[in-house]
Amino acid sequence: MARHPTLRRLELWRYATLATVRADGPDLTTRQMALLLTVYLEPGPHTVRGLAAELGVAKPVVTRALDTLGRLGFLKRTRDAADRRNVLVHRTVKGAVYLSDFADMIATGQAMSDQDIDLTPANTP
Amino acid sequence: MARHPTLRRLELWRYATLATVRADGPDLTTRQMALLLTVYLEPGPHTVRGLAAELGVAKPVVTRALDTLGRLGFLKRTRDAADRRNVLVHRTVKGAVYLSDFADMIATGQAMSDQDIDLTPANTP
DNA sequence: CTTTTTTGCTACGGAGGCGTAACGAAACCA
DNA sequence: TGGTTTCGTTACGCCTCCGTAGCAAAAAAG
Repeated sequence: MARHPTLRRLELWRYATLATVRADGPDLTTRQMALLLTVYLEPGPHTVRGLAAELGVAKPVVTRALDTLGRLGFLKRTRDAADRRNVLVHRTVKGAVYLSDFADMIATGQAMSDQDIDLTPANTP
Repeated sequence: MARHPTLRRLELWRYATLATVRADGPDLTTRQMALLLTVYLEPGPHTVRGLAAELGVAKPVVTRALDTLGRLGFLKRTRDAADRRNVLVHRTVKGAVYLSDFADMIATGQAMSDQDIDLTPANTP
């Protein structure tokens, strides 16, 4: 069943998504996740304006996402000393740990979809 | 930069997520996506109760997700003729197309993270 | 200096999801 | 048959997100 590459990719996605849903951790929106990943994977410095352009969204969206991600401790804001209009977005240890754990879920999903394992939980009879 | 497998996986995720954010299609929540993928990838029949158990969420969550996904035309509900208490969830052509397109985004993300391509859009100077 | 531009934030009403509790319909059971 | 269980839905108040418009502070332009 996991032969076709399209199915394999969707099963990979399903596993990681399902793990997120089942876990009782914070449920990030798609935009928040895209923002978090961008800050961690793209070279900085990251500003609100730059992130808004990169995601293709309005600036208040970035501000609100930074509020939420900052409250979670996944990101940190700093004033730019050189140009005090700018806000610089920084990574945190907690955010790095979160993404590392998330990458592990993806890895497990890859392994699951390589083999053909049924994710259905043991239904209590 | 894309050497480490953890980074590769996160870059894969970032690409597909970013493509979803930039596109102006419907923005499904994580739960809705998990539900949609489950219906399309797991063998049926799918009931509300079964899906709620599989996702580890309350039943009203499934009902609401089915409302939204049904409104989008990605899923369809039917009464079970054998046991008329049950509601059976069915796939649709539109939903299959949506997921097929989504799988293509994942595939592109895989190619991107295999090479080491900068996703940063051409910033208008 | 004064004016203009840039940057990020706040304010606002609207829309949608959440968790809990309660409901009607259908099936089961004794 | 009448009572109980199961199933999916609805109802409620709460919270978060959204898009638009307008704001103060900082920098740049003149």
